[in-house]
Amino acid sequence: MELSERKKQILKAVVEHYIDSAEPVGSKTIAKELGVSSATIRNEFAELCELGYLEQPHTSAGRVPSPQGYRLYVNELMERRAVSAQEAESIDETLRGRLEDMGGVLTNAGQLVSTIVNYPAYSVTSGNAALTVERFELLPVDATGFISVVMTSDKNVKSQLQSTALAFDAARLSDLKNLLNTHFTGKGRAEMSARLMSVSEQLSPEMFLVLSRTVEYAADILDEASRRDVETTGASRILKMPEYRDVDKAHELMTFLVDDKEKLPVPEDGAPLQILIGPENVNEALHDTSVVVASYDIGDGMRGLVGVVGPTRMDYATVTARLSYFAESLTKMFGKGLPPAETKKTDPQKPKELSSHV
Amino acid sequence: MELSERKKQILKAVVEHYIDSAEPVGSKTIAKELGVSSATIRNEFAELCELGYLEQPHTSAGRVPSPQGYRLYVNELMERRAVSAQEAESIDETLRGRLEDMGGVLTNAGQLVSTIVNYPAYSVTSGNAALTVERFELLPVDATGFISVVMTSDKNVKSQLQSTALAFDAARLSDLKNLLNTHFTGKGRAEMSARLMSVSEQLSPEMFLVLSRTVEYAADILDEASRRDVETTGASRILKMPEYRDVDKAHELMTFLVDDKEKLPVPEDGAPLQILIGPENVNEALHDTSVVVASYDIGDGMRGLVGVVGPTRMDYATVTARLSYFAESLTKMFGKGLPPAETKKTDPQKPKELSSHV
DNA sequence: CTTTAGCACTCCTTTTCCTTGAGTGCTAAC
DNA sequence: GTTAGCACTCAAGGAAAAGGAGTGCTAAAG
Repeated sequence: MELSERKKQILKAVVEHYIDSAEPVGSKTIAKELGVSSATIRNEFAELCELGYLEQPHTSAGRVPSPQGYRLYVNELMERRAVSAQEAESIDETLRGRLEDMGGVLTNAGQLVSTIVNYPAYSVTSGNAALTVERFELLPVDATGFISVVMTSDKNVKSQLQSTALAFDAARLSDLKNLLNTHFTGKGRAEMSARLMSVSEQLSPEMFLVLSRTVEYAADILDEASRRDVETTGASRILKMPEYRDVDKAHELMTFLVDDKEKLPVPEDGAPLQILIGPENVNEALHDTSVVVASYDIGDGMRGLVGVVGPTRMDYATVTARLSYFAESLTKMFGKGLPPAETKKTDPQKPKELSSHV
Repeated sequence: MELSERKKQILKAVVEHYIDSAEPVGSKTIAKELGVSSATIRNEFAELCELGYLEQPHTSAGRVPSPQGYRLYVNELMERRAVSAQEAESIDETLRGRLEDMGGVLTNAGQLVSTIVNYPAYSVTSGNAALTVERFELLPVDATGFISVVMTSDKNVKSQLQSTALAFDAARLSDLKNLLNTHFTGKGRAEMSARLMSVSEQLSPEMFLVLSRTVEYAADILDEASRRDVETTGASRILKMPEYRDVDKAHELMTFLVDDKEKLPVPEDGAPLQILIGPENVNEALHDTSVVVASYDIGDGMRGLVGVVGPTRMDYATVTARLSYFAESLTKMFGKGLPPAETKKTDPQKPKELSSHV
């Protein structure tokens, strides 16, 4: 059943008042706003309560939105404002500022978002499980040591110094390199291990040891890259929010954000923005918090995620606007040429368009 | 003036009771412990107050140690117990567990300590400002791209993919490599920049651009390594402590630990363990917290720091014991051979002995 | 001179009770 | 359907009282 236009207006007003006062909203307040009497509003309140959109902390208190109320608000009632010029400027500012400081914005995406929206935030770098080694390279250092360089299929290059018990002349090194490049490129972690077994017979034990060290190193790089990594920041911001004046509640959420961050929602579908309100969160511990999470495009078909965590009484309008803007900015950044003084991404992807909202 | 033996005993008892109850200690409690009457204790209390070792929240409340009281306790009274067998085992456990998971224990030292002592902790990786590039290596990839490999004087190797506007044949690459190795090795960041200017005339602008890219990359690596990096963890633990039941106080300390972590004490002298009690901290914001900080030896003459932050009513005995043990374990680990499957440190230093305490 | 028992006093904490006021639900009139 | 009116509810706040842990001081005992 569709709500009457007036009920919707009332619900919207209640939600918005509650969002910025954190106190139950009375009929008088709304009456003034809609230009009808408080008695009328009370009647409407009663019905909205029955329908499950509002709740009453106790008789003779004002009304508070229920999760269902928030949901309707977010879906239909909320004004989808874009970020204001100043907001955009300040976000761009943050983004630019950090871009120079620290190589990867990615690792700090959560931190940036947290300062932008003033709620705790998290970021997820969705690992690339399909990564393989594209090429091995070995550089002599001294009689027994060499540098192994590993270039992965996403054009990242890592290297380590490796010292061995064997004497390594140029010929041997070149043999080893050929072995590596013929057997261990273009393979996933599991297949590499398998191959390692199968070549073991053709080699002297010493040689095999060296080989396996290098392969293990490469495998570790792939592992590292495929690991989904969740980082949370700004958890302490909740202490300024009335719902967390209670230290125990605050502590509960904070330890969750630190210790169980892997349990934060990571939507699989490609929706650019997702909002989870209170009990909509699968995880019990998040039953009275809301999460807004956006995805952005890193290029190479990979995506990153940034999310915001807060009480159900979250300022959805501001958060969605700013978070969307942030995610779109990131996508654009990765679409065009990225970092100055760095050359990681080779072929700029065509920037995918992110539509603004849910 | 030296305190009488009995006064010391009393002070010790008061400190210890207060540490684990967080409530002012009355004369009766102590009387029972020392086998004298409460009146006697009260007389002693009064004197200890005058001398500045104890304080009274208000008339007719028990006594609480003053910072000066804690200081005496820490210096003379506290039992310097070593960690118990179980404690040692559990610390070793944590250390071993993490060692496999994540390459560097260093970056996680703070986190480990925090779980070990159950207070917020921080770790400082004291940057190596004297680091230089030992060797450059360039590997061809395709017509215009190559991999630049940088080996630093501490035998770490990093590399990146570099694409250029120029066509790079083997000869050119080798020229560039020689240029790099003759002019830019063994130099600090500043000198590298200077050199860059001086060689600019001998080169075509295109070539110079490529060269400078590589040098910049190397310089960034040195910068990164020289940066002092402070990380804090476990801040939320304070929420369980009675002194931080007040959300505002908690918030204040927590934001300090996150935003102003660089202001945490970083003792310069080589003391293996340092304790800073309340106002002994230079920073105002730490005036009613205590900090215990230990240093450990990374090898190559470099040292790392781990610290613990808590209320002045900190369990100094346990914290110092565990922290010392932890730091010594780290030192030992770096002294002997380090990580499995990794070969970063080449020449094992002779392990320096860390004496246990202040 | 030190220790201790005794006692009046202080002041924080807890509890109780009351008041206040915002907000409600219901009814009856418009 | 809307509104004014009214009795009712209930959390929040404050004053007053009770309770109690702990003190300081005095005077007597060791």
